[in-house]
Amino acid sequence: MTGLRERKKAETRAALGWAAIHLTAERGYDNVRVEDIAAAAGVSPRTFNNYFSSKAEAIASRHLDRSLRTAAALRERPADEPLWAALTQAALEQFTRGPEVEAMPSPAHAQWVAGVRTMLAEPALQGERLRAVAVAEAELAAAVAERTGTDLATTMYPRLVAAAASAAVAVAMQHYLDSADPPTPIERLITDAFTQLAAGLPAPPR
Amino acid sequence: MTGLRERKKAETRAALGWAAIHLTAERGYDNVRVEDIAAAAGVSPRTFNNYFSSKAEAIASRHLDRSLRTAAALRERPADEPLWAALTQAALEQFTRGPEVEAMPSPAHAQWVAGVRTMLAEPALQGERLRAVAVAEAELAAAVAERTGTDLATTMYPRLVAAAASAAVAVAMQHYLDSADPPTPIERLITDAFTQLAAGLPAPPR
DNA sequence: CGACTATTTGCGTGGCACGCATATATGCGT
DNA sequence: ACGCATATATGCGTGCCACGCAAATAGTCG
Repeated sequence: MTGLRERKKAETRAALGWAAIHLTAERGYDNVRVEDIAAAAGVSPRTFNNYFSSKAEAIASRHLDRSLRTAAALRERPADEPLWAALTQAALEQFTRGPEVEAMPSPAHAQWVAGVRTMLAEPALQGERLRAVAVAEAELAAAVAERTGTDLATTMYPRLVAAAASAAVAVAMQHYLDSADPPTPIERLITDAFTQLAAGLPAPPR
Repeated sequence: MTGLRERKKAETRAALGWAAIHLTAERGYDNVRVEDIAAAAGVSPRTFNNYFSSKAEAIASRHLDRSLRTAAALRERPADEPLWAALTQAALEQFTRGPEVEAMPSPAHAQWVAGVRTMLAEPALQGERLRAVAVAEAELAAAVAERTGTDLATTMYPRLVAAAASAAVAVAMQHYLDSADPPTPIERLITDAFTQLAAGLPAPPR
């Protein structure tokens, strides 16, 4: 099944995605040309658009992949685990850092974080990132429907759960990025967000 | 306060936004040039980009305005109304149809709905629409923070509520558009979604 | 090995976003 | 009512981007 062709395609896609992100974090969104990304991935400029239909999409691609993995992770959770517990765990699993980042020396890492922050602030990218989340949300909704035995077509329930879960993760990430020192661990924020959601978001004590 | 300048600006912006949506629903996204939109609004092509930084942004502009109105509506609700009731009402208020649509003759209206459906399916627009929702969500979070006396900077609560509310509306709209005949009234779907959210989205009976 | 299909590449085209300089419209103090 | 200061509209030029098409190249399978 996994012939040479398929593997090469996946590799090219990954290389393009990573190059896009890396260069953008380094130089800023509009100091990176499609040409540069293609060159960094060792491929012709024209080929870039065989994989992604825009620069923004390429940059968001890893975000998409990661988000999709949440749905897959939910399907892996034991069937007798309560829904919200399973969702929380599935979400948490996606926040282990990849090897490219893990291998960075410390000063480079600081610059990297700063670059990513700037990148996330770019309006042209936000839309694409949100679109990726939306796509993944659909997958997640399907997984929730399976797990709970509800009907995706006639009931809002699975979509509501998926949307709420995505929202929880998004809010936790935003909170994590905004509140600088000392950062509350992202795991705690996510757990927290899910707990509040499952409790119906009651007004907190004042 | 509301000088001639300000009013003209608002009018031009509205005209451009409406023209963009109208033409796109009619002919499809990439059969509409920026030039056409500008012409329909009686303004030079270059001026278009003084108001919107992309074609997609122009088309999403009304969506943005509407979403922003939800936050404003929440601020108008009586202070002693429970949070979720107030949110539900604020959301419902945004779903009264505008005069341009209301005045349409029936056959035109059917085509209009079809056009809007196609428009919403356009990938290039989805991102921009989602971005608009995100912007409005920030406003909504601020309003929630005010109303509940929670701190936007240190607590996730207001953002969680805002995100969940946006998600509820989005899911309701999607459900409304997907399930064709006979459509459940959107008001009922929205109310329903909010109720489930406020109850903590418990697994439904099977 | 040899035909078959998928993928890559180069080239050309149409369109878009925006910087900059200039013209025009509005606001405001006198 | 007038004219200066400021905001907005417009025209033009530039660089980049997405993509259609056709030729070349590389994997796949009998």
